[in-house]
Amino acid sequence: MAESNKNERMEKIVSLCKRRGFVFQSSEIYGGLNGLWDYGPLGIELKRNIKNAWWADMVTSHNERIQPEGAPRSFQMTGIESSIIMHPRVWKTSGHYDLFHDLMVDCRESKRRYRYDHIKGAWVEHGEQKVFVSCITDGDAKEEITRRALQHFKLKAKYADQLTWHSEVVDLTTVPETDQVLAPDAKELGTLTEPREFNLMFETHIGAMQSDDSKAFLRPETAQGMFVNFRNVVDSSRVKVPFGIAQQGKSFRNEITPRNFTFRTREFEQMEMEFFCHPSESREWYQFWRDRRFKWYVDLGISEERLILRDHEEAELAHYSVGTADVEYAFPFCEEGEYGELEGIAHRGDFDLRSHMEGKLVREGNELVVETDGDGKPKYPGSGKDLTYHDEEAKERFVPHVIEPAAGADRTVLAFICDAFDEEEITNEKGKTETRTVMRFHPRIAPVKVGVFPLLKNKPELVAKAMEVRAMLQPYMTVFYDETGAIGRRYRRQDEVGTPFGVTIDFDTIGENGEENKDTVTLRERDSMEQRRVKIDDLLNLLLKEIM
RNA sequence: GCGGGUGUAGUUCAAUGGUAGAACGGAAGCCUUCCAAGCUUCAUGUGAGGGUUCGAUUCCCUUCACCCGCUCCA
Repeated sequence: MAESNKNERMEKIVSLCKRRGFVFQSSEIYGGLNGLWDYGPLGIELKRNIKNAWWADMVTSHNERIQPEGAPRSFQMTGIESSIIMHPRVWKTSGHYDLFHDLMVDCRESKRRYRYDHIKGAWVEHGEQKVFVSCITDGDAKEEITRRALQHFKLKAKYADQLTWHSEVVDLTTVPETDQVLAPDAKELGTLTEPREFNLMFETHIGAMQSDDSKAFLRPETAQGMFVNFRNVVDSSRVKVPFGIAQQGKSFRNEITPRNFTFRTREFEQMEMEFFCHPSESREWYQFWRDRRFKWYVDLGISEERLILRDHEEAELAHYSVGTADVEYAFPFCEEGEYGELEGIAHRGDFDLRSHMEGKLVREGNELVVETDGDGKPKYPGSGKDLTYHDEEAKERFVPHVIEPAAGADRTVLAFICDAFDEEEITNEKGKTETRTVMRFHPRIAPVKVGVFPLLKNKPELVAKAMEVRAMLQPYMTVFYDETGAIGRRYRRQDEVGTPFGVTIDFDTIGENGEENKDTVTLRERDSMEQRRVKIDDLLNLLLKEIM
């Protein structure tokens, strides 16, 4: 039951998005394209409002002289926009090239797919047969292999000592032929395919002639644009550490399984910020951004009971990270108690700047060291440029540490859409219950701020006055003018797209019922459906206060 | 990428081997003094390609997309 309700709600949301012009399938008239979506007229307004709210919060409305609550000190904020195609070495040095090129093997029997380097196993012999028994457990591999080997040789558990082990637990990558391999979920031997390459980065070529030398990648994240421009920003904009560089823009990942509407897509927009600070203050800054980013969603009206701030377990942390927290939302397509990630706030240490100086880094014990090839040279050398920061007051030179809040813009849009969607049971005058669909967007992100309606369209005085009001408001906000259908119908239309306010011009407005209410209008509020009379002269200020 | 399911109007759904319907929505008009009112008129569809057939939206094949489960998810 919960299952069908869960899907039903998501289906209604998807249907509304299509019907009212929030989200369309990409290239729909040609049958659509997997994992790609377009924003419609209302969708783009919503998305732009959300992006603008983020940009304002991060960059334009930041005051570098004021120390925000919870911040170790005051700080500066800047923005950039870097290119989508960057030097291919950026991705080798950053680790994405290796990370996003996975070798995968399929099991013909279990129909499962595994990362080639995730499968472990051991050569085990019994009778005349020697088999590579594999598994993908996180726990005790030896125990799991013993269990599966016993099963394979049809032995009872007490005869474990009859197994002859010919190797320690090793990676499947050490096994040249797979015909004597017992796949992790198979009963037969030799069911694994040859390893095949999966490339999560979109490839393209620079220049009209294609060759291996011309190969380039569409960025899988915007973050590297900030790291490689760190020096430029420091040199050009008089910023001092601590400061942040923000960027919004498209990224591309060739996901194996795009799923869940616009939640996981192959082309997506990110809102990322790299905050550079002194290593000694980095933990405090991490806490600050972690809490501040969570609050941003709440301030924009997302329901707090569906939003969580989840700290990663140590084992879950990326190899360079000292701490990471996710802002996650309980989407309708999530199982009970599960959430979808909107944003990750990561303490990245000096990993990124050091990588771009020295070369691709790997963890060795507790140290990050430059990964080397067979000859002891860096596998992927860095730029060799000095990306340290010199603090003139403290007379100190250091590699800044980085705090990175990285949000998915499209996921955030989807979360706000899902959160705003509401079906309200109301009883009309005839005592009949009907359903009112309302998108309860926060006024600041609502695609349309106000609807302007003449009560009747066949009364020229009403229409003329309504056009006046519209013209007055339009320079300051998105206004939707509508004169067709009964007034109630027009209200409901706007409810469904989340317009927070409706303004109706009636006979009082044009002075037909005396001077007292002349030049006043009805202001109708979306959520409560309450109406009050306000002076046209007060309207703009009143609305601006609500939508800013 | 595997398995299962689904593709009919903008949306939600009917129907059919022989001219594809409804409701809601949309447009136009009349009417209408504040919460999807009424009346009249109109527009719009079988995901794509191929096959079988006199004739295919229906049967078959391929493909594409969406949903569910696996897998994947820096």
